[in-house]
Amino acid sequence: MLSFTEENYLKAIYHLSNNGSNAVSTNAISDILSTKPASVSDMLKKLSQKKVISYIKYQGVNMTEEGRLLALRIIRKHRLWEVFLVKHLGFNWDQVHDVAEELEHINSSLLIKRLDEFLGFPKFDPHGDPIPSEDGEMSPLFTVSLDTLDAGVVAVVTSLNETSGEFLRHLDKLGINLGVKVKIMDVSTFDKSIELHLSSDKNVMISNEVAKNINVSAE
Amino acid sequence: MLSFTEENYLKAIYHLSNNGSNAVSTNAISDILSTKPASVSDMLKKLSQKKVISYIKYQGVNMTEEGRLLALRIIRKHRLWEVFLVKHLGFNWDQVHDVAEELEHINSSLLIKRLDEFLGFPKFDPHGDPIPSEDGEMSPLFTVSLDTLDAGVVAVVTSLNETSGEFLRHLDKLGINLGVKVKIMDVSTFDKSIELHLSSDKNVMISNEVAKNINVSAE
DNA sequence: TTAAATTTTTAGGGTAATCTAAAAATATTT
DNA sequence: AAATATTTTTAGATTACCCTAAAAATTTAA
Repeated sequence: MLSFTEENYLKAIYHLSNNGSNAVSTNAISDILSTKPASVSDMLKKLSQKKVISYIKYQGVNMTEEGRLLALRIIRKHRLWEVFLVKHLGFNWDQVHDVAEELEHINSSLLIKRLDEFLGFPKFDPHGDPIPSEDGEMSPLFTVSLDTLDAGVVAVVTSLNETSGEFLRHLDKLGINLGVKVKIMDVSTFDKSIELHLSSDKNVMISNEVAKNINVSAE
Repeated sequence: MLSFTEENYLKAIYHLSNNGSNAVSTNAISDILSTKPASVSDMLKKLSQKKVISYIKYQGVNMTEEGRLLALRIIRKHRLWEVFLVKHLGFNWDQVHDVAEELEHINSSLLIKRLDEFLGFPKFDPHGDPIPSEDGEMSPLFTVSLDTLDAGVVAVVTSLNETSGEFLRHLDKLGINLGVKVKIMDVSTFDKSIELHLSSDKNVMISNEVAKNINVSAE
C-alpha cells in the first residue's frame, strides 16, 4: 500500500518516463513535484524498496511492471473522476484537474468499479486522454501535434500537452476546444505561426509554441 | 485550513459533544479515534491555537462557533457523498461509511455545491441523518430510541446510534432498514428484549441493546 | 478528609516527508 | 585528459502525528 505522497511520485515518474519506457532523472521529478532533488533521492530509495521502481544511484529511475500498473490505476481513477465532474457536475474542462488530483487517491475498488459503470465505461477523459482499464490497457490515440501539419490539412483537436490554467484559458479565448475541427490555412515561413480556420467559421492565429501543445487526429 | 487529521479530531469532538453543547473528555476522544490520550492532549493544544476549540487543561474541550461550523461542513460533505453512493452508485447503506470517510476530506466548495445540486438538495442521508446546509443549519429529527416505547406503538426507523458493520449486518439479517415501519408487539419483563412486527409481515425479536441503537419517529 | 484510583498532561522518542548545505559522482568543455 | 559545471546523494534539521513511561491533577471511595 502506497501513501498519498508515494502515489504522487509514482504518477510523476510514469508521466516523465512516457508510459514507463524511458529512465527518469532526479531533477526532472523534483521539477514536476516542486520538491528539492534531495527529497526525491530519499523517496526513490523508499519506492525502490517497495519494488515499484528500479533504481541505481546516479543512474536514474525505471518503473517496474508492478509500478507501471499502480500508476495506471491512479491515472484511471483520475480520468474517471474527470469524466464525472464534467459530464454530471457541469465542471468546465479547465476546472477539473485539481479536484481530480485529490479524488484519485480515494481507495475503494468497489467505488471505481461502480463509478465506471455509472459513467458508461468511458474510454477517454474530457481532455481526450485514454482511460486505462483495471489491468492497465488503454485505447491508443493516433495523434500528431498541430505544428507538424501542412496548410490545407483538416484535423480534430483530441488532447493537449499543457494543462496549465493559463494555457487552457488562452485556448478558450481563441475558441479552441477538444473536439473542435480545424483547417490549417497557412503556416508562416517567418515564425512558423499557424492560421487556423475553426468549425465556428472564425479564423485565428496561433504561435508555433501553442501548436506544439495541441494534439489532433488528422482526417 | 485544517489537515486531514485535524478534521477528524474536530468531527469526533463534535459528535461526542452532541452538536457542540457538552464538554468532551480526552479519553473519550482517544477511544473514538483509537489513539492514545497523550496524542489527544497534543492535538487539543493545536486545535485550541487554531481557535476551533476552547480548551482548559484538565477541564475538557468545548467547541467554538467556528469549530462547530467547520465540523458541520465536514459532516455535510460526508452525508452528501453517502447519498451519492447509495442513490447513484448502488452502494448498500452498510457499505458507504468508510468511503464517505475519505471523500469528506476533499476540498472544493464548487464540488460540494454541484454535488448538492446534482443530488437534488437532499435533506437527509441514507441512514436518516440530516444533512447540514452550508451555514450549518439542519432539519431537526424528532425521534426516540426504540427501547423507550411501549407495546402497541407503531413507529418508523429513521436513524441509528451505531454504525459498525457488524451492527448494520445484524439489522439487515433481521430485515430492519431505514424507513421500515415497526409495531411493538411485546416488551419482555425479563430482559427488556422487544418483539417487533415489521412491515414485511415478519415478527422478530431484538435485544434491549439493539433497541437502544435504533431511533424511530413515532406516529 | 485522607488515601486510592482514574484521568490527563508532560517528557522524551520514533517515522514520514520535507528542507539546506556540503560532498560525491557524472557530464561537459576547453 | 584535466578543469569546470552539473547532477545527485548524504548529513543533519524541522514539522506533523503518533507512541510509551512517568508525573501531575482530579475524582472517587474508605
